[in-house]
Amino acid sequence: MFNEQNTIEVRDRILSNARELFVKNGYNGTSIRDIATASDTNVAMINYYFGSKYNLFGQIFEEAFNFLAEKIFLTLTSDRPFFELMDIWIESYYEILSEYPQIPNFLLNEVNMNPERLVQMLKEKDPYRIYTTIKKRIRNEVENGVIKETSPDYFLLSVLSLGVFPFIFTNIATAILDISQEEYINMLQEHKKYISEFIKNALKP
Amino acid sequence: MFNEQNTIEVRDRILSNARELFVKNGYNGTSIRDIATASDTNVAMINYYFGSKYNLFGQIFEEAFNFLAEKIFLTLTSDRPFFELMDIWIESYYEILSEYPQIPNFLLNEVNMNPERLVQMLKEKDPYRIYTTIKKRIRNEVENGVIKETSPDYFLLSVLSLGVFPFIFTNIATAILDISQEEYINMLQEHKKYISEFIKNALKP
DNA sequence: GTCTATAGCGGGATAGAC
DNA sequence: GTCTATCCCGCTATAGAC
Repeated sequence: MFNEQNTIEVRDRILSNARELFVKNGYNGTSIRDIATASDTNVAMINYYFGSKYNLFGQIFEEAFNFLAEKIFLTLTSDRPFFELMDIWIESYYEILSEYPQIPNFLLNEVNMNPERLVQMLKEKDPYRIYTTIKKRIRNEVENGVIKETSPDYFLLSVLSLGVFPFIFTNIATAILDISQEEYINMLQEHKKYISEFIKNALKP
Repeated sequence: MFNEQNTIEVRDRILSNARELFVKNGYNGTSIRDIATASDTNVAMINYYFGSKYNLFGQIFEEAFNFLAEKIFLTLTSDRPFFELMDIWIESYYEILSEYPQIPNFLLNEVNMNPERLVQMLKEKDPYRIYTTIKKRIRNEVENGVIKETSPDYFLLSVLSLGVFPFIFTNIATAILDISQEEYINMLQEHKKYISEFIKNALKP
């Protein structure tokens, strides 16, 4: 009772420091000792609150995934005009990923390690409904002459590529161009407009 | 003298098994014990020939990087017609990455772990010369009216995105679509043609 | 609810016999 | 050159004192 406030505080402190470390160094690159030290507590507490390192990670992973997925899923099923929808889609990536540029690498890394976890989480979110919705939408737009004949699957993969890859590429790009991460993210603000145009031109009937 | 043949054989056996394991499981996911077992030898031999796990990994990383970079660099500086050059560029990714779909993830993972290594390797290859060449080429094509006004940097990043991301996405895509890796790679053969068209349409004056 | 102390495992590296 | 045996380290997890 008296301790409750403090208890929650410790748990949250672990959670937020673990998030930071996992995102920065990945699962294998982060030890629970690191997390304990950063949270100003000890290994036993982490296992007390979360059962295991794997479990703690699971919570943070899910959080990151939902954060990215939610907005995208919402956008893709809205009934705005098609090209506007494309813009908002791209815009969404930049809004989210500009603030958390580590997310794609984080997700990709850990999905490669443990694909089953993602499948499980996707199943819960029923992404097939959304997938079907946007595919139908594309087919409609083709029929109405808004965009040229195109394969929905390949089109979706292309937009995903253009929207996400620049962020995955951050570390390499900043190393090659010898610029700071901030400068690169700023550059991407312009790139965003570029790919919106790029996609529109590619699809104009 | 008598052993030389055999010596080289052991060394090569370690190298090729290590490559396979590193590519499949990453640096942290691979122990020198795993490598020793797979190579039908022992840990002491690995340290005898390569000094350390880190050193062994370094050799393999450099090999993978050169393999991918060589062909791309060659393509980008050839004097073929522009759209043909784009096709060959995309084609190159698919040729190489269809056979070794793990390379992008492998590179990205390890670049995130140790950016300095990549910078060092890039410096040795003088990519700025190639970067300058292709940028000049794009500007020329714009002037000659072959393609519409476009930013070379953003254009290069877009083509890179379209060419590489589908391979990075392999594990997630196969998990979501519930198909085998082979089926997905086959799908990408069609996607390749799609993005060639996509790029051409986006750049048509 | 908190923390110390330690068990138990798997990692990389190496000394030294052959 | 080869291999066994072993060192030493850092990790996760947990038992048990407070």
